[in-house]
Amino acid sequence: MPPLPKTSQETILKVASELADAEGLRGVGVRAIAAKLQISPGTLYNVIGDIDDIILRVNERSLIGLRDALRNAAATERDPMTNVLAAAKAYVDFVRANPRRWSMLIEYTLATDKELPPWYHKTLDETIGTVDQLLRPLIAGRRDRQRAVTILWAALEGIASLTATGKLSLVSDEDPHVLVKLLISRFLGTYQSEDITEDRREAVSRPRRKPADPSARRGRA
Amino acid sequence: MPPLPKTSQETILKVASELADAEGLRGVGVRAIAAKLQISPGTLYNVIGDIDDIILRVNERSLIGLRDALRNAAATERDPMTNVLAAAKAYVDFVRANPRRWSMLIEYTLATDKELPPWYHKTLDETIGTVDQLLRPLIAGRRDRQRAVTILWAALEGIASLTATGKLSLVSDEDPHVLVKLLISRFLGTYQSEDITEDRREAVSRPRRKPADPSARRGRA
DNA sequence: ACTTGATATTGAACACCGTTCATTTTAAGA
DNA sequence: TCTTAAAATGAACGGTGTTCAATATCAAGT
Repeated sequence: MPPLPKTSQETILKVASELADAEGLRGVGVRAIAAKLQISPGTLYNVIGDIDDIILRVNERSLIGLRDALRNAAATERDPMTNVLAAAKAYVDFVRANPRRWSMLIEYTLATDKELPPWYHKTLDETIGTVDQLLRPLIAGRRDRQRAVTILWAALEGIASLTATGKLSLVSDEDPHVLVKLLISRFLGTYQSEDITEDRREAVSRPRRKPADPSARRGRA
Repeated sequence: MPPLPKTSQETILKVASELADAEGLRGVGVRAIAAKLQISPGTLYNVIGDIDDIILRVNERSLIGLRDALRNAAATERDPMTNVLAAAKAYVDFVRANPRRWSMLIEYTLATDKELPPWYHKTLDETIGTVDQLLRPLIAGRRDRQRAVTILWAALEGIASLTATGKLSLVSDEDPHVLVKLLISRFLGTYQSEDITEDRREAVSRPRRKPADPSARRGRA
């Protein structure tokens, strides 16, 4: 196949990704992309859209990359905990491999009036859904599991953020792999064991309840 | 006392904070600050410095605010776990009370070539040092505790980030208080119990060691 | 009170940014 | 070759952070 035309979404997003890898969010600008491609700034607006669209699409690709990394890591049918730990390792590896692109995903927030497009939501749900599936054998209760997913997702983002931006060295220079493993083994290790917290008790005492906000589980129907 | 002069670090940072609260990182610009104060943009450069300095100083104040909130929450001498939970609640409350200003702290990263000034490091260390003190009664080993501090700090930042930016609703609409409590009780609840990790074994085998970094325990001496 | 000198403040100017859109170029069909 | 629709352009606009010669302000010395 011939090399992609200079003016295509594919090419533009590729260049934008390279810029993000090299210089972070600050380096991704319409003029920089256009210059690197030797096209006019205006063309970007014909082909994709404004800078928000471009960055969001790059971020979506990062999300897809992470999603696939998580799936691959946990593909084999070992025991649940091993799977989760493998996925966590893959998460850390992925962030390590793409520090600036990942921190762009974390740093970038839309203007207060705009909001994230549906296709971004969809990919985000798929990625988080992967985590949910990993936890399913470990935590049966839907609500409990959703809480665990949220906490782990947030904690991994936090560790990744500190790592990627270099701020972790301010806190400690621990290996992220060690931290994540510690987090998971401690946080997840106590499920299905002795003590039951208030929240869990609540979940157990009410076996059936109506589903929560239906819009919140798009990916699974 | 007379109202602060229009041109003083205090006034400028106050206005910058207001802008941050109202419009987030995007709203904090030299021209916006100067206009609101009815002074010239150039004056900001005489009084404080460039926009990086201004934002970093606002962020430092956010850090100080959090530090004090944590200290106040854990001031009384209850049992360690209660203290930690109280501090965690204070953390969530603080972020809830200043969502945009806190997300500015998370979102803002310096250009790749620049790095954070010493005075910022100092305040950050003090704030994280507060967490370290809270964990001291629970985790004796210096290294184990440092890891726990890092993990909790990162996890709280992650949860706060999701909450403040509104991205949490994409994951789940749980109350951050519940999530944080769950995280802490699970992660911290298993210390000084049955299983001892490799790292902990290492710490136990060396019963006496010299006191940690003295600069880290300023508040309590 | 007047002058002097230092200090504080200004705002025009510069280089850059994202964005628009009338104009030009390109390419395909008849 | 002529026509026409689509694609690409780049000058122009309003915005940004930043600089710096010019100006204004003010305190001290005489």
